Amino acid sequence: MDVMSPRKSVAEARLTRQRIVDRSVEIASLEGLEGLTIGRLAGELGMSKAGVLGHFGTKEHLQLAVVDAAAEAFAEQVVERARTAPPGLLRLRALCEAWVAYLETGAPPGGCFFTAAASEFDGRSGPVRDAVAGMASLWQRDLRIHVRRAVAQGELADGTDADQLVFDLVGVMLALNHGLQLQRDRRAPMWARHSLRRLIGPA
Amino acid sequence: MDVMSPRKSVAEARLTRQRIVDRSVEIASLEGLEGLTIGRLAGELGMSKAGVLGHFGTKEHLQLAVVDAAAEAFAEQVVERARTAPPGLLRLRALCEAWVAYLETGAPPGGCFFTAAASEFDGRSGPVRDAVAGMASLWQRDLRIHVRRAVAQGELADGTDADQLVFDLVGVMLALNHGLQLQRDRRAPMWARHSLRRLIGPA
DNA sequence: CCTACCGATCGGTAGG
DNA sequence: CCTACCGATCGGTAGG
Repeated sequence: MDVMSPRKSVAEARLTRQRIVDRSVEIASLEGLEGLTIGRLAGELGMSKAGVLGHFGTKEHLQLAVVDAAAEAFAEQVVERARTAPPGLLRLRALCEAWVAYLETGAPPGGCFFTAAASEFDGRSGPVRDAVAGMASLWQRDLRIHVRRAVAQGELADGTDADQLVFDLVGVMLALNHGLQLQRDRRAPMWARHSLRRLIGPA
Repeated sequence: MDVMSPRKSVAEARLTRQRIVDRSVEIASLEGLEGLTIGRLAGELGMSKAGVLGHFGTKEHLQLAVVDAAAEAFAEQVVERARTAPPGLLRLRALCEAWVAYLETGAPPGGCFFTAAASEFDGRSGPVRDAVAGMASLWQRDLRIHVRRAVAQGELADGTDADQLVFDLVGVMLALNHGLQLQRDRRAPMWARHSLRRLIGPA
């Protein structure tokens, strides 16, 4: 009946797949999406290489699955938590505060997966690069929408340049990730929150 | 006489070493310092792997030489160009403008080497990570000195938090690199200059 | 600086 | 899901 996994049900196979992807996000946040290797993954999970690869076909498909999983985790821990705040400035503030909290405590061990992946793949081409760039664009689009709405609702000054403000907000988060991961400076979240207050007011 | 290179003078050997390092910086800015391999390097330079490795001993020593070379290039294209500006606010502005110009046109094909290396190695340990983090610290220290001096000279407001301002300046540069390399958005330098004007006044 | 080579590991496949 | 295997490439060494 079950050609690919004679002793495992479909549900079990799905769980195994999830285990692989979860561990992959952690490894990739520390060593990069290229540093993630099938052999290492198999060793850490007590599986054979073929067993790992069987769920994805190729390494590139595994990488794409990892990007998807990281996006899902990000949506859960950032976007979802800000969901109850009303659209506009309040939602924008909630999103940014959730973002800071995520980088501070909720992100994988090597820091924000997307920050790392963006830097790793920005000089390449192909589906993985496109997926990473697409996620970044979606996220910035979300921010921009709430900036524009905040302006329309009179919560931000009339002349506010939405692209400019999103650029500044992204800079705060990149600097925060940099401060935490490379410099290991615990003051970084404080600076980030201060910058956010200056840009969009109190959280 | 010359055990290591029977047909090359010391000067020629040094030139070969420089060729290797220069090409390595380009490759590393695109593919990362781990993606840089001895075999590929040898192929592109028309040398044998042993010929390449002979100049450095190990890959890690090659990576450290690449970090040094990138720091030198950065010093030439950013720090050196701002040298004539008087210490304090004017020097700070000159440094930041040179930095933007460097990211815009002078950086290696894959963007700022240090931004990429910082992200690649922030989750690891060892001499390469330490070298990268050390360079970032030196550079931020340089910025901080001129911020403090600007405050002392009355060019920046008295209550200015130097660490906070340096954090914001770093954020602008990270966002600029991100905008240029991942999003390939040519408006990024404009946004960066606008942010700088808000932080430290006209360049 | 080269050739020739080492063991280890890479991504991936065949076959069950 | 496994074992067994493929060719290619990895960093590095011996010897000249």
